Amino acid sequence: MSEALLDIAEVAERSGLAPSALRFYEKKGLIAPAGRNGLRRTYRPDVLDRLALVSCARSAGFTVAEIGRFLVATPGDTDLRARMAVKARELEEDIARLTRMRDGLRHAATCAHETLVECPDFKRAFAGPPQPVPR
Amino acid sequence: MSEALLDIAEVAERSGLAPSALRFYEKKGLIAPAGRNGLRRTYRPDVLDRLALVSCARSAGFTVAEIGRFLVATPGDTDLRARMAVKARELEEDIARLTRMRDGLRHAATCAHETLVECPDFKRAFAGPPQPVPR
DNA sequence: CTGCGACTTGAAGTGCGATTCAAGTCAAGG
DNA sequence: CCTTGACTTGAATCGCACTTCAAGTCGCAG
Repeated sequence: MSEALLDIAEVAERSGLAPSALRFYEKKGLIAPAGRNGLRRTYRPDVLDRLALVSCARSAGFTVAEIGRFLVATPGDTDLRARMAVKARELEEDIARLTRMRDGLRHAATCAHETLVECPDFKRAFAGPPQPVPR
Repeated sequence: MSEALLDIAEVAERSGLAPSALRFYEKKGLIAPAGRNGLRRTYRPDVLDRLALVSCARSAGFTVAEIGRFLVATPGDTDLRARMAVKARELEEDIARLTRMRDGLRHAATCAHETLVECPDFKRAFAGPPQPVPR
């Protein structure tokens, strides 16, 4: 009846992450096993929620270190909340850029210029404000 | 009067990229100098457009190798056009994810749960489809 | 001609996010 | 008890996008 715990292989499979990645995240403080079964890490099922969050944040461009900081955030941490607001604004810009990029690509898939660089429509999609290329 | 050409330092400054990055891009086939002044590369001004395009694409998550392929695309390259369409679709997903992330962050900046992971609103923002985390 | 300083080169180094590897440990089954 | 096979570990390696470095080369002012 105490089979509430998942072992690492199960978590890996369900989360879509490699076991090595789980150990990597653990080292970085993003997750922690509930205990061990012999040498094997065992996790509470809610680690899956956490991992979904991590994956999403990763794919949104956050570093593992940043995510670690977010995960320990408390309501009193105004400093971190400010950083989050900043991040939200950055995401806003990213979204705008990606949207332009998507439109440009869509057009490129059908336009008839010799090379993309010669296509004025395509160029327009990218001649935005001089971005310093963060990432 | 033939001062239409910019030298590498000028291009670096105007594009916001390091000279080393320009040389790197050259090695990867993304840009080419118009000529040399002694050892110094000189560029036609339109290299700046190209670099803006490169920077934008980079920040949209394309690898330098991909960008190189896009830049030499011709209308007949249906294969590449298909890849572009695929990319456009991927961007669509990225945009959706980033949008959720942004909303989650905005909420997080003001909600009052002990840790973010405990905030149901925040969780909801990320409990999307099990993303395999490309990037 | 000489020296300065800004460029040139290829090779090595950096940071991030993992993955891969060799060697070790464990529980369970024969 | 001994094998099997899935896990464990830390260390090494990888890929990407650059940056940094040592050593060399150039144009030009003096």
